[in-house]
Amino acid sequence: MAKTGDSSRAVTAPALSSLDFALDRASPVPLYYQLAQQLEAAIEHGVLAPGNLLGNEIDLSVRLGLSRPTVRQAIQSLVDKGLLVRRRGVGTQVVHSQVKRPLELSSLYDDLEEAGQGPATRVVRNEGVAASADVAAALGVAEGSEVTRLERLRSTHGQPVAFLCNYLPSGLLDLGTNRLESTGLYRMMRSAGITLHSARQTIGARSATAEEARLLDERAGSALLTMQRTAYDDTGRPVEYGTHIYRASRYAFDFQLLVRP
Amino acid sequence: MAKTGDSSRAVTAPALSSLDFALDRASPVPLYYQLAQQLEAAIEHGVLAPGNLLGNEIDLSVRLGLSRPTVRQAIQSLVDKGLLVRRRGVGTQVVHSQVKRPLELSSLYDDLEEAGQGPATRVVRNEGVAASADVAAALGVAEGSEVTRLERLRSTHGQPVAFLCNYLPSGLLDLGTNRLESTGLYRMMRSAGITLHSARQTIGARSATAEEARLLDERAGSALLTMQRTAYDDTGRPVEYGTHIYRASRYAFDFQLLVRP
DNA sequence: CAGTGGTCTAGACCACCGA
DNA sequence: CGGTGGTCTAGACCACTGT
Repeated sequence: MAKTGDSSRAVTAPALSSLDFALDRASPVPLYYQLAQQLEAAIEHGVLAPGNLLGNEIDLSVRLGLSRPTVRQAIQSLVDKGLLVRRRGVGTQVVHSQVKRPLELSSLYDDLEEAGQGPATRVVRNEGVAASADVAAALGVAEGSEVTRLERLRSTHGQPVAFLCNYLPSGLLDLGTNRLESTGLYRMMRSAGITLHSARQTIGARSATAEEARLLDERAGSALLTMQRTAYDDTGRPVEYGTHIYRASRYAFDFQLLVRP
Repeated sequence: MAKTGDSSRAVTAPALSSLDFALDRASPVPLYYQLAQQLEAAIEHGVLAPGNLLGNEIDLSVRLGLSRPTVRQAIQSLVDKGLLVRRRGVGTQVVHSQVKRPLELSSLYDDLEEAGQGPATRVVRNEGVAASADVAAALGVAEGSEVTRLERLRSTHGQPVAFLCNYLPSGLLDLGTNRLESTGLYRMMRSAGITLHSARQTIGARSATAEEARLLDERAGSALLTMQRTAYDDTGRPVEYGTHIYRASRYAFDFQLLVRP
């Protein structure tokens, strides 16, 4: 049955009172997080439909046997994710969303997480080099000091898609070529205890040079997507600088932006 | 051995004790927000240098005459912005960052906020049309229903930079062509009470057609950056769908990603 | 007006880190 | 071990929304 037909005034009260949330106080998982996950699941599965009101926080906290701040913390995390909207004097309701699925970032994941997953990646170069001026500036090291250069060619379905050139601080990671081809840079960093936190990206386009065209099996002069990125860990230290080129005919960046002013 | 965070040996205690934060309880601005702004300013001006510890939350709250949760809320907002890092058992320190300046998004702002600011924008078309299938899907309206189509040509220094084609739900905004050329779409939405919340973007590239080349004063076949975006307000309602093309020789997307897993 | 979220307080116990 | 942030509680008052 489905639906609140009127998109304007969907002030519907949910069947939330009948929803049973299973909170385990013995679990090491924080209560607010358990609640947030179960709320998110309810939204995901349509138990809470777009526009549904959540019911006030006081009642909710009483019903769940939690304090109001704890309930608020759970709700706030979903508001931050863009799944819920709060309005003073009105209530908290599920967002009117077409796109609740791809709420997570990002082309950072596209590239780092998927690296070596589905697509095949061939390591072309993996060596120590002296940092050039731009690399040194991006990684915050002295010009001429040693950094690791990594060049990879990524393909899907037997067709080249991108050429990735990355620079990493020397000694940051143990970059086994075999693992790189099967595991991906991102996972290797994560398992080395490096938590990625932010990245600065520039995305542009240009025509392929003859050499680039040869590498990527394109015609010279065809359009390429270019991306430069510096990635930082959770302490703000640069951990990776990369210059990537993509065949525009086979690749595009697709991501979600959250605006929080 | 990959050793992490040796460069963060700066366990220095800051001159924070001497920092005087001016909190105005009579102000309508929340206390946690006042504190966050002043902390951010201190980081910005280098009073708190990267790596500096902030001092524990309890002391801070006592010194400021605030409760700990309030102080935590202020700190958390800066952690979310990527300016601070918390570590259990260690403390809160200023991030080791090269890039604390451009922490905000995004190409959404690039385009919507700056529209009509520095660069000149000429409105080529501003009319109601019947929604095609892709537009209808993006805006969540019925195919064939009326939407507003807006075509603009943006230039800087007398040179065209981008051609922007946008679709908006009919009646959402009063789109005066004059205001559009001087004020920008984003500001017009904001002053109409629409709060942008998120956007889904696809960025790609391709070669310019003859027509596009003529519009943008490029040669046919030169590389173009393309962007499609659907923007949503804070209730999750689609408020704008756009197809933009940019001269790759004069424009690139530049933005910061925050990873929050 | 009554009801909502927004903010704030003053405590508490726990988990983790470094010495 | 002591100190830190992480979590949680049980209240309180205010600002805003709708009727």
